[in-house]
Amino acid sequence: MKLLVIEDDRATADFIVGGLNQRGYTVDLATDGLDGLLLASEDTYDVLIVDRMVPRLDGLSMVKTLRAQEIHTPVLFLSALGAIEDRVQGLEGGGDDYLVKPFAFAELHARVVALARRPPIAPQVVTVLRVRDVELDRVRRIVTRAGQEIALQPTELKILELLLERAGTIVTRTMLLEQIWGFHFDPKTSVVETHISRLRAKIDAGCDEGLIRTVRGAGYIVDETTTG
Amino acid sequence: MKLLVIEDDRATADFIVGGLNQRGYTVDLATDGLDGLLLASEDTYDVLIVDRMVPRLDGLSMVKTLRAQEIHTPVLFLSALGAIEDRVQGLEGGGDDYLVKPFAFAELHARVVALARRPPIAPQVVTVLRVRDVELDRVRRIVTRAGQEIALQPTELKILELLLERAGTIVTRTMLLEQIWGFHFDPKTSVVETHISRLRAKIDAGCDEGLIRTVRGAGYIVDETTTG
DNA sequence: AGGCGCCCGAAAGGTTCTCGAAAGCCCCAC
DNA sequence: GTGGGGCTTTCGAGAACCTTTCGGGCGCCT
Repeated sequence: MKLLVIEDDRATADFIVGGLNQRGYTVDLATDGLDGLLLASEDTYDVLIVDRMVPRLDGLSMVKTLRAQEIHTPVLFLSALGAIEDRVQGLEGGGDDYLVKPFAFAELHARVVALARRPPIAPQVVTVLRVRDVELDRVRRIVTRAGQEIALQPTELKILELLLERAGTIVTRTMLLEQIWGFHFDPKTSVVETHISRLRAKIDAGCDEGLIRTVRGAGYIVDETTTG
Repeated sequence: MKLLVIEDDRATADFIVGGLNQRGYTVDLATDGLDGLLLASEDTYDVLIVDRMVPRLDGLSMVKTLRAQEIHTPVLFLSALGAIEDRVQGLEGGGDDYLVKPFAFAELHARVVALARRPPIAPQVVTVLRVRDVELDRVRRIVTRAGQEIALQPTELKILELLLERAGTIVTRTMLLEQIWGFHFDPKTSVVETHISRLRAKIDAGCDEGLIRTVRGAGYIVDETTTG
């Protein structure tokens, strides 16, 4: 699950992004409306969390522009304005929910979850991913292979999660850079390979067959059945 | 679809009941908390719309009483209070959503629809939490491990309570800050770590295995079974 | 009122963990 | 055989976390 937060106030942004990170989401942050618009235009986010009042381009206009581009990512508006007019306007503008500052994180999270599981894409919340003899518990953040627990670092776990979600299909290096690191460009380094390497070392230890197969020039894939 | 509105202000009640009637709902109205409680106790409603401030029995207490009767009809709280504490309390009290007055009817309607299709969750009230060899008596405020009583500070006990309630799932630092301290921002200090440290020192004294596992970048977790 | 002790949170210092850059090797494709 | 992409390891910086200490605030007892 990938989210975009558009918020200029540092403290609020830290609070939101920190809390969501702790919950395991990949979160991008934009500190003004234009940056936010550019990022959201990629159409790769599950939910946008948008402050109504941000520099350069206000949140409502941003979302309107986005809708004009046929991008219908659900939006959760944030605002210090409690007046009714603002709330209605926000919703009419194509937004999907509204939260008035200050708010409890639990409340924000509940709204985000509600928004995220709406059509067109209905990403069913699966708590345990199972492929071959590998299990990944998304809630407890624990990975086992053949019943044996394997300790993974946060980044490694995210990579594995993505690979298992897309098991049977190729996950490109670009997808990894976007989903895991939030890079929208090629950093020209071997970050991806580094982590894939470490992940393999841990997950394949004591196994005959590697879990992650490299597809030259494309990316990586986890086959659903063993080739053996 | 059958709804119950508990609202003492005549104008607001008319507004809500009228609007819902027009949309084809069957709507009952109670003008104070006691009446509302009696009606809701029948357990025949799909959603309750409850004003926080009503005569005879306030909305929050009413819902708590209802929950104690094992009635888990979803609740939409209404309140003129925009203060965050009120919102949080409302949600913790078993309510399912919150709307601040004044509001647009469309907004209320959307929330009601959302609540109505939510599968009923029945969180039963547990007075003694038991995980592995640890017991926490919520009423007597006593903790034992392996039958041995352990003296804890109030704050430490609250933390443990939260961890045990959510045993098997991660409790994030943000959750702790909100639930224990009521912080809705990141205090950027090590309060959490400090208390976790003190709690561990007491609860793990003389034990082979630590009770509380830290999940880097996320928070803490109490596993339901020992990994040994 | 005054003294005492407990509890909490701030602060400081130490430790462990994590990540990404860099460098060199390997291996596949041509 | 050669070039380029992929793999692996190492290492340093920084983050995250742990622990202890200290002082203020509060309640309780005298």
